[in-house]
Amino acid sequence: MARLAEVSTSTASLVFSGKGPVADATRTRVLAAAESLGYGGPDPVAASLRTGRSGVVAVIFDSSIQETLHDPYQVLVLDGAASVFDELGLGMLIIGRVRDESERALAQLSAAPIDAAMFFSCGQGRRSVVDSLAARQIPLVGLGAPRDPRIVQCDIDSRVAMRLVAEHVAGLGHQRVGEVTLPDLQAPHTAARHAALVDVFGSDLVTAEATLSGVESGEQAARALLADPVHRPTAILAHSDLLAVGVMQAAESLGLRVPEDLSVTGFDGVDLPWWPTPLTTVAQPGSDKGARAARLVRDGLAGEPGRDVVLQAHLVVGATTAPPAV
Amino acid sequence: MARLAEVSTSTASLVFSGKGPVADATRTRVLAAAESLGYGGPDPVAASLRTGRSGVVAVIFDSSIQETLHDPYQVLVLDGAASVFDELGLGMLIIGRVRDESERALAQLSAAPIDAAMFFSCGQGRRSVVDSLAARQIPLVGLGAPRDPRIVQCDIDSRVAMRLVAEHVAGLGHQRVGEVTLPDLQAPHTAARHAALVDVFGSDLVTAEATLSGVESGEQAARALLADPVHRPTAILAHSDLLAVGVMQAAESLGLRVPEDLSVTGFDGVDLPWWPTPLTTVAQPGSDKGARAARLVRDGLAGEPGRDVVLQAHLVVGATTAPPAV
DNA sequence: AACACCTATCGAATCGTTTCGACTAGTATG
DNA sequence: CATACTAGTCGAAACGATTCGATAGGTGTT
Repeated sequence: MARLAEVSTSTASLVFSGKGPVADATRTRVLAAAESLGYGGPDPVAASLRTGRSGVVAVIFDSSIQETLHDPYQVLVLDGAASVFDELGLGMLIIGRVRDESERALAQLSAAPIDAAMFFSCGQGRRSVVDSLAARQIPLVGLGAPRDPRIVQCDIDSRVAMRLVAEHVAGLGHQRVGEVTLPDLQAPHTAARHAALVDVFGSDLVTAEATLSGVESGEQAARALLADPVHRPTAILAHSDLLAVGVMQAAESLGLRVPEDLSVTGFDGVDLPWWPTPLTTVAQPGSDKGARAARLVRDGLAGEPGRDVVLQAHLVVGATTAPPAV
Repeated sequence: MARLAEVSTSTASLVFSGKGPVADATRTRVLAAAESLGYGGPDPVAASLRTGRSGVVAVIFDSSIQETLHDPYQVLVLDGAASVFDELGLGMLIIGRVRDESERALAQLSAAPIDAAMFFSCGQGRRSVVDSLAARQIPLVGLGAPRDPRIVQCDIDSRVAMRLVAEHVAGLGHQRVGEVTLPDLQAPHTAARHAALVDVFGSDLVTAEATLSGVESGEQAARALLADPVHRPTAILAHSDLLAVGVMQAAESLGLRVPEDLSVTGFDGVDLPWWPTPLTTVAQPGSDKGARAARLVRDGLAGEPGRDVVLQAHLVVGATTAPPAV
């Protein structure tokens, strides 16, 4: 108690929190004492214990930082959330690799001083993580996953969104189409996007699952789809813009022109300043999604129930789709 | 005290921490009681108060998440750090926009339950942030900035590294060269890289400062350098790979071929799977840098002094540099 | 002059752990 | 059989704040 120097701890607390009425003379005296004692303000941990709030929100990734944040879309969403958390004075505690090393991640999660948790980039994942968090009685918000009654969600309707681009491609006359999905077919958004394609193309759809979410993985998956020159699809719909770039690279290396020989579409609508061709894609409001999710956290913290939020996505027609060659 | 149900709090603590000797029967009983009471393990905040450790490290950015993590190099470094923190069971609390909204960021920093802080992507920044952190007597680690006696650093020698590529370009015969720097000429690494170029090219160097760290900013800065067809530089050295891509885009839009009409170099040595041409650049060990910095944090936490770490960078010659046209 | 009211300050309880030292039974050792 | 040791359990003292209610003066009203 650095504060015994001058006055009671209660008064010192009042000085630092700026709550109660304090005489100017006293305030000055306390501040001076703190200064001379090298006291740097109230201990946040002790304050948290008393107030029951730590000002920290867990942000949970299924995989590594590298894998997750390689994608500009994820960075955009995270930034949207960060802006709001910033305003609210909440910090973001990054918890990664929840899928892999679940023991460690689980232990870390239970030991983390948090007021709420946001499932940032997750699949259905391990039930135990959700259970452990739910046991703490804190607000839980997800960006579409994992699906759980205890988690409030903020997401687009992936099935409807994917349908937009699927119908655009179908409308151009494509019938044999390929699909490059993100890793984890079980993940709700992947499953929904896949379902939309099945809705539109039925059994003419060929699916390849990317091993990771990067450009290279998209290229690799596309090669598999394009390997057989005879049954080659005339269009490939990727589950993300990054994967779509990979698809276009695969096409190029096989001597296929986009869109003349192969139509390619993405998903997310992110800015790709280094890519020359405007991509046909489905734009979803990334920054807004993060921000809205963060506000759901705020509401949860305020004790308000909070209903799921469904955002709108829209089709962006670029220069990577065209009618199939005859 | 959910634990009054069965035994003393001390014994319950022993059960959950797994430290002291506990009879199997007792353990079972305590666990059962916890289960039935919906008790999800010890409160992390209270535990932190007692032990003096929160298991959280602040990771500080000067600017926004979006601005910082747009660059794959930063993501790589962050991932390197995250892997080590993960192993150590430490969480990362992201604190952004320290430069802009310093009031808010400062308040947030003082109220954050942290055991150490890492200046992740910072310039010299505001003194008050460092002071406030230093007052808490916690280990402070930086990735080259801000320079301060209280901060242990882990970085390459930017001046030496930039000199590698500068000498490569000079060796090819270039004399009129341009430079595209990262934002903030005051930042130590920017200043050092600039100094290296002055060392090599003297007053033949023309400098343009990018407004942000993205591709577009590189393009914009390069346009300024290439505007005058008469005194046009024959080579442009960018302070990051992303900026270099922007420079190449500017060149292309002006009808200049790389490397025939213009040599371009980058800095960082990051993987650009979407870019067709291998870039001449200086590769620095990004992941390792993050990891080593995280280990410095660990050492600091263990009470060991910790000396600055200097990593090595090396020249990577790609296909974007050639002798100047005559 | 009695009363109410507001300002400034303080005491004490509380938040939920961890940890140290003490205590009790058993069990092994001499 | 006395002594020493071990395993298992518990009580109580921190950790460092916030906050409620009490108290003591000072000021204003009637």
